Amino acid sequence: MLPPAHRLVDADSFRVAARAGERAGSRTLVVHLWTPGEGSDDPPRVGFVVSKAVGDAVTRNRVKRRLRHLAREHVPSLPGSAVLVVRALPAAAGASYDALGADLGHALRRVLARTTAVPA
RNA sequence: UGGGCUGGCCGGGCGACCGCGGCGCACCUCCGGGUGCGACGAGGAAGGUCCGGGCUCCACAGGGCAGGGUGGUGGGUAACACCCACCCGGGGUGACCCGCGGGACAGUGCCACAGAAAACAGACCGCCUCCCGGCUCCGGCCGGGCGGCAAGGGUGAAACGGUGGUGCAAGAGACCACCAGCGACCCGGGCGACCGGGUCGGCUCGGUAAACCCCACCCGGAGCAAGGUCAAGAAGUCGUGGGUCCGCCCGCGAUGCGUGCACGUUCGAGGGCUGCCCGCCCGAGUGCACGGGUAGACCGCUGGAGGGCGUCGGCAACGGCGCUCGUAGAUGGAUGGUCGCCCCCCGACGCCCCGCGAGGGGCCCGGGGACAGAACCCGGCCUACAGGCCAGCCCGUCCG
RNA sequence: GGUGGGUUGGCCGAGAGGCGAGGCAACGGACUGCAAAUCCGUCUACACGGGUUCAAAUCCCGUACCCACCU
Repeated sequence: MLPPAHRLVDADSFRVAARAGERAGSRTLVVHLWTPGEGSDDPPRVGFVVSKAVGDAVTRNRVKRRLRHLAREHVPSLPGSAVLVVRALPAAAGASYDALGADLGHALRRVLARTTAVPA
């Protein structure tokens, strides 16, 4: 599981990351990555959005838990103070743990490449 | 041995590693917290939110009307729309199952279409006596009229008791027998719903209250986002200047919610969470519309009408007593990931065993194991659900 | 978590126990040199499952889905 310090909790950060952050998607999920620049010394944080379209309560919880677990391995590779939002799509309900992991890694590599390549 | 009915129960098991949640203990701390160890950590429905209660606030929870609910009887319970037993009606060969199951002589309404007629009787076709006219093969036939009748026809969901007889011009509960149904009374049984039997009566009196309604009983309202404690007085809006990737950003000033309308400070607005009246209480600002904003910590927060065993009472639901167990409390919301062995189901290449055979069993391999995730807590109801276990009973078949 | 409301053709929407309006759209035809507009006609529905009633979109119970609200 993801340690508490790396969990994204407040609604404003979700909104900012989803609107202003870099975005990359796959069949099962979409990731938003936003780096606030200097002035913040928060650790990188990750949040999840799993809407009702994904499935019932059991399905949504399972997807969220798997994503939290998977996100653990990627935290060290995130830049400092980064805010990562992972939004699950309906296809995530039927995806295996390995497939979710592959999609997450792939999408994350793409946003990271774009963010570090343009160090505005 | 084949099929079926009912009740109760389980809802994969053992283990390893990495994580998550609150808790306990120890240590460290820059007092924000951190580290280590330990036991614990979703359900029978946690679900739908359809009922009932606890709890909290609204006055101490008041009165009347309105409104809502329940609806065979007797019990159980904190309470219920739930449960148990029984009664009545219906279904089944049977075990057993199903029923919102009070009242239609308190009153009102509705019953489309069809049909002569739809609720109180009435008469379209029709049947019969008599009279008049016409025809006649003298048997009658046709048309009209004064009356009598309701058996037969057809319509409909439903047509004013059924069958047989007496009777009559033809008929009719007009009368008779039996049957069905209604009412009154009596006897017996049962706490009761009701059941069994008998006598008499008038001969019968449609359905619908999940239509209004009447009767009996029950219900004050809101809901843990209830409610309480403590911090913070910010988020915002308007004006103005500047910047900009045209999304916004920065500085200064004003306000501390803003604007508009209405009513009002004891001659009292308004409020006290569905409406009206009364009563009581609070009361200086309030109501409405538009625009803006909806944020932090802690308490409530888990020990209860609780589970198990024994015993006694009771047909049972359930209750009394004794012993015993006590182990979820998150708040972007804790159970996930990986793996081993076993169990169950499915598939199939191959191999082995049993059998004359149809086929059965085993090993290896692959896939699968339902419905579904606590959010204040209980008691029910309803709905979803792979597979399986236990007990009792019914019907059929075979053998003895 | 809690509290209310809704579901009628492809779309919007009336209906309050016996016949389900109307409009837009679609299709066919008429008109036109071709279209538009107009006119005529056609098609398609009571969310699902039970119950009450002679009869249910309507009344009652359950299920599914959708929407709004809470400070």
